[in-house]
Amino acid sequence: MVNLLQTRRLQRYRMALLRLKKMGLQKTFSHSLSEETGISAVLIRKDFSQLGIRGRRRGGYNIDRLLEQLKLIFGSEKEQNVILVGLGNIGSALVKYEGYRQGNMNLVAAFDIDPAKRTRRYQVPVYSLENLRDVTDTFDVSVAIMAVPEFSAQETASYLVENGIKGILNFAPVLLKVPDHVLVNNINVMVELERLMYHTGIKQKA
Amino acid sequence: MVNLLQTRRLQRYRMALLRLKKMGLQKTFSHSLSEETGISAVLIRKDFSQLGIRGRRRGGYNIDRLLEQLKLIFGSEKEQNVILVGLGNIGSALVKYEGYRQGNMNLVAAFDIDPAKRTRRYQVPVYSLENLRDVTDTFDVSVAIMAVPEFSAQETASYLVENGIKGILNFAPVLLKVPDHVLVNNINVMVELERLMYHTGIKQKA
DNA sequence: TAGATTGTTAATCGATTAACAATC
DNA sequence: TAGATTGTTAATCGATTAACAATC
Repeated sequence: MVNLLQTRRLQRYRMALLRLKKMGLQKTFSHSLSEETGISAVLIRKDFSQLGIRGRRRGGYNIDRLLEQLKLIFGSEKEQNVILVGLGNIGSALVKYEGYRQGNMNLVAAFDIDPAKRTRRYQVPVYSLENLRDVTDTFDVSVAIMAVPEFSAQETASYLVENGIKGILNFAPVLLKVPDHVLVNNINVMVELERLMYHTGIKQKA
Repeated sequence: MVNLLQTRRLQRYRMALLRLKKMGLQKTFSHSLSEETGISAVLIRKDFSQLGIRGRRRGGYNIDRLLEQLKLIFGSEKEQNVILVGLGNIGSALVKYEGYRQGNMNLVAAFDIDPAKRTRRYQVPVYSLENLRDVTDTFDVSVAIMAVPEFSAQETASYLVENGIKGILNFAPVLLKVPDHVLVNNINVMVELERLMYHTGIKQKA
């Protein structure tokens, strides 16, 4: 019912709504949200309509109601557990990151092949990958953040999938091969920078 | 001529091609690349055709030639300079990151408002934001990585734009308001995780 | 030659927008 | 009431795919 493009938009709406709420507003209009998000007002109304969120013909949309509906859709009543694999530069930063709770998520464990990493004190326990199944079973984990080096990315991903992981947030600069039922979201700083450079360059020429 | 969707695909092709090359291959076929990238073979042929990259009717595409063409398109003959703003968890990880050179980029400086950060030794010089203009002028920087806290993100972004930045890779969980000529790419771990959870959940139900 | 593969044109599909009716 | 705004249906637009011709 809600596809990938739409999901992204809904997340954008929510960000904007949270901001408006923080500013003390209680209601908003499709054109205001359009201003905030860069998404057209018609599309916003259509999205809301399709999700069964109704506004008032003259009075716009109630921000709290919108946020509640979005919360329902993203189903975050129950805290979701996540694991992190790989404690290099990025992995370490992500362990220290404090925002999981706020997103109703919980980073329950980290994994690294280097035993030295496992003796150091982090915010969460650090295990060997041998213990993966225990952790995923105990905490009902289906999503993993993967911040391992390029050369071991595919192998690690396959191992994660074998052990029940269905979603991977992949920081390694590798196109992972995974079965159809597994979803991979790639985060690649170089690729993002390159695209920024390309498109800002285009505009200079135009 | 090359839009945002297509740019992403081209970057994907390149990743796949680099991998095939590393495996010792010299040529490839649209259906092989399709397998690697998840993009349909027809679309791959159409993309290549549109970019003026020709294959051989029977013999497929030459990997090196493809990579050269892609290199031309992304215009990385000349090293591109980048700056980083904000040396928190993520910022510090990005300073330590070693991949810029490989992508023909150069991280020339970092910025932080905290003077303590500026005395510590990093891989690049760390300045106060007051020195931004000097740096962007000296190194001809038009793209910045922004890893500052949420509360100062908009202010920082505006300041960057005032000082000539045209592309921002934004790690703060904020929808930035920037002029039309500026491009923002957002990286938000929470949002990515949430989407993974949503879509993997969908599939469980289906 | 037959078969495999590219490259292109037409068809389809899906997403977005335009137009406008409903109504507060 | 008039005006603003939502919500929906039809139109448009763009991206992807299907079909097939070209050719190695």
